[in-house]
Amino acid sequence: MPTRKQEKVVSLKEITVACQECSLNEICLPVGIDKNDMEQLDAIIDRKRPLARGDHLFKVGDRFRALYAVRSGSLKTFATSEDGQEQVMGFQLPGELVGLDAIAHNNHPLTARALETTSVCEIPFDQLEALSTQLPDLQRQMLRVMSQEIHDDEQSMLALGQRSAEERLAAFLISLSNRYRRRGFSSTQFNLTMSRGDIGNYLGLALETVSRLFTRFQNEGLLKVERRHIELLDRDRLCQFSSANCDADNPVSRT
Amino acid sequence: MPTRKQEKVVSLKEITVACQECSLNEICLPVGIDKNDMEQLDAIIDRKRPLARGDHLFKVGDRFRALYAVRSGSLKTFATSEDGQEQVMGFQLPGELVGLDAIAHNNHPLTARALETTSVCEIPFDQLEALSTQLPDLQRQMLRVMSQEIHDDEQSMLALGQRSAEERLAAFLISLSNRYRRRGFSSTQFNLTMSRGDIGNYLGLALETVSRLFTRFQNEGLLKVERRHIELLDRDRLCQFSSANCDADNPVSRT
DNA sequence: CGATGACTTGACTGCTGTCAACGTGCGTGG
DNA sequence: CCACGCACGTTGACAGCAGTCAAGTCATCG
Repeated sequence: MPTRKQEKVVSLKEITVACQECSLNEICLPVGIDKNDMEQLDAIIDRKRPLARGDHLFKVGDRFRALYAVRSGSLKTFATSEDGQEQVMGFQLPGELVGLDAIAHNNHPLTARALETTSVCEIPFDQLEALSTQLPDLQRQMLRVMSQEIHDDEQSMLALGQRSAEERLAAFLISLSNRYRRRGFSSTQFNLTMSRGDIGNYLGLALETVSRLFTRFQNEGLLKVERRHIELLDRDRLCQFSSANCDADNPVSRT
Repeated sequence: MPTRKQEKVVSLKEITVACQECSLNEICLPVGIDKNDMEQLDAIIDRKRPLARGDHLFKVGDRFRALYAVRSGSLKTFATSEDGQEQVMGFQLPGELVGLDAIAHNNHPLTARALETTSVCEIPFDQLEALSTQLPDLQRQMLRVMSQEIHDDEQSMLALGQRSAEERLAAFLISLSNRYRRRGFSSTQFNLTMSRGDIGNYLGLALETVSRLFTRFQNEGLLKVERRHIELLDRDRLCQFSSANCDADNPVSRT
């Protein structure tokens, strides 16, 4: 570490990047908002100290106060059934918003937990709402983001409802690949920040099934996997396996 | 504009009910909007001639122009895979909005088809957006509705991901029951407007499985089923079967 | 009255879950 | 530095839930 920290608040100031300079501002909430307006949005955003792996951003039942945008790292969101079982509902990468499902009832139906060291931008919802009435572009973007979330959830439902285990895992990997690419990372090599259990849980599969599929995909030359490091060797064939429209998941082209 | 269309479509005028007088205005888009504002909302809404069973409200790929609120009847929304297979994503009852997933990309990712004679209110989206900037309550309600949709989709994902066939069907029936009750219909007797195939498709089950489960539920005294007519005899036990928090689906209590 | 579509029921199969044992990497502490 | 424990991951054996295929029943409609 470069040890720039001079005092305590200053160090926080340094890792703080305003929306205007944030590399994610083209895929995050500020999409479609002009520079001046972005300053106003920036002003209501609170950058918190990073979460450590395993920390909770919020828990089921917590009062809803703010939305969160992932700045770096990753999260998983999950519901907990009465017997303590988790159901993973999604994984959030940088630029993605968390907590949208809490607006309706003013409390969080899911828990969000950091999968690794993760920093987020906190966006107080009442201020966001107030600002939206003044900035039509912001209002529009909010609706877009929520619509996209609905669309993504529908894609997940589709996968869970009528795809085989192999199709689900292939689609999951392609989706991750697309999301990493969009963020400027490699689309063919990346590290999974979630466990096999989390993946299986999310995809509605037993973790053993996920493990077996990774082995099989590797034997078939589709990818190379070593613990959590993934290298996609034959992305096209993997795409076919997923029997999903692989480009549809990836609206980057619309920019 | 107080100009109710005077000539032209007299028959339509008769079936037209303004939001202010609509029995659904407490569960539909106008929730939380005061009388004056409701008039403005009402003014942009277009009431179309009813759809016949099997008619499409919109199809996959159609340009997104408007949201729709079901006024009477019911719809199903579904995606179509390249080989022509349907995947049912949901069923819409009176008071529910359709098309929210289309905002992000300006075209409809799903097809919506009437399951019976169905009338809808068409809400042109650009006008709705413009109006929302003037009516904070409307903006808030839009966000609430979309958040609720996200939440509902998450519940569906949960069911598809880790529930048995029996749990899924039980949860589906309870959900229908709750939704009918909220609309002032009986929560213990109703007609299914969708086929066994649709139900199975929606729940990620073969239609034969759905059929067998109906038979089994009936043999166990949980319900009485005759073709599409359902009578729930032991709602509590059905609730337990569904291993879902049956009240959570039913936010009617919040009113 | 036959055709059609929706639904039911039965027989069989197979995908995937469960249970269980084992391997592997990593951090901790002696 | 090594031993150990622990979490995570892999692999195998087996079973069962639900899918598929197929035949048969029922209601509706032309």
